Amino acid sequence: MEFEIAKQKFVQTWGVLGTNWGINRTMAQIHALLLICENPLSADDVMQQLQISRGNANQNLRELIDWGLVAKSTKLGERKEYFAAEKDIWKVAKQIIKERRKREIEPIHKILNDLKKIKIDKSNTEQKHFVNMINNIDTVVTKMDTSVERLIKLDENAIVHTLFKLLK
Amino acid sequence: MEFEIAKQKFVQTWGVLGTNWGINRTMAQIHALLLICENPLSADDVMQQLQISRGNANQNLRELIDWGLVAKSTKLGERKEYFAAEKDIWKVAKQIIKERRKREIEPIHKILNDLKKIKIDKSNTEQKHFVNMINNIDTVVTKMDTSVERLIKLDENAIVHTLFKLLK
DNA sequence: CAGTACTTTCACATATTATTGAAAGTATAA
DNA sequence: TTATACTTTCAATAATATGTGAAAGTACTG
Repeated sequence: MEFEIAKQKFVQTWGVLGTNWGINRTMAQIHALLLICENPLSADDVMQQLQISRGNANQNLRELIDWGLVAKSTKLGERKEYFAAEKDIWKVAKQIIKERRKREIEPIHKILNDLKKIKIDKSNTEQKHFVNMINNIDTVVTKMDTSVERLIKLDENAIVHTLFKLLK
Repeated sequence: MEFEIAKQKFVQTWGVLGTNWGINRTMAQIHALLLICENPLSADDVMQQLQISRGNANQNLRELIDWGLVAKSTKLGERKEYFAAEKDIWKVAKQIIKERRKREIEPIHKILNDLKKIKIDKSNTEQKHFVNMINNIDTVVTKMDTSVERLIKLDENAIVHTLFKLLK
């Protein structure tokens, strides 16, 4: 496979992956592009390489910064801003999980807790089942959340981190 | 909070959650509805409760069956089909993870492995970086995947399972 | 076999989300 | 202060995803 084709395929694939997981295709593609570029790119570089408009590039670059996946930089003597992705994939994965947790898991917890407060009629089976279900869901969500938290803290364990570095 | 409102809110919330994670809103809503209904519902019940068309109900119910989250049943003497969701939330979570893994992680692995095969020009920094990146991503994806696999196998560990049951 | 009671399909309609591009905004330099 | 070199915004538009409903399909029943 030729290099340019491989690059294209990677960007494409990352875009589809994003789409499947509720992340805007362009945002995922820009992320992919910045991952495989060693040096920071300007907005124009991104526009040109992905054939997208200035507005689109700008919005999605800022979104990526918001997610903590991309950082701005400047070149001495130039006004233009350059963008580079965090290249440590383990950090990237942790960051994505952290953000999704913040954006989605936490609100779910809040809502489930509100729903738990409903005053039920204990003689009503349907209502008893509902409360039971909400409690079960909350328990499982909490448990999964804890497990994921443990997972993303893994590399803070020095030994595992070292092992992981060796595997790279 | 009144029961019917709580029910509505739960179905709504589940729908939004689904949307955020790339799952069709109606599919998530039907799933929510079936979770909180102790007894199986017919397609007509679902249509009526969620105010959706027959085609939509049918398609999403089948999609849920495909995901292994819902099962068909029949009532003696009736032709109609009834639908019930798996109620053990731990099983539900495992099933969702299993399906997404099958549908998305596995294809990603395959593509990353194809991309690894690219013949690079070792004097080209950009190309070396690309291959490096692909390898890193594959390593992290594999590691996360293994961790998640371990996570969903947790309840197959008798002790943890028992503890979990006690917590319910 | 025809009638009934359903389920499934799919071309088309609608809703949702993403993208564009031109105008407005901002900061530096001369 | 004006020109320049950018970045940001957002209303209009395009693309995509989802939902509808009528017609076709299936399968039981008498």
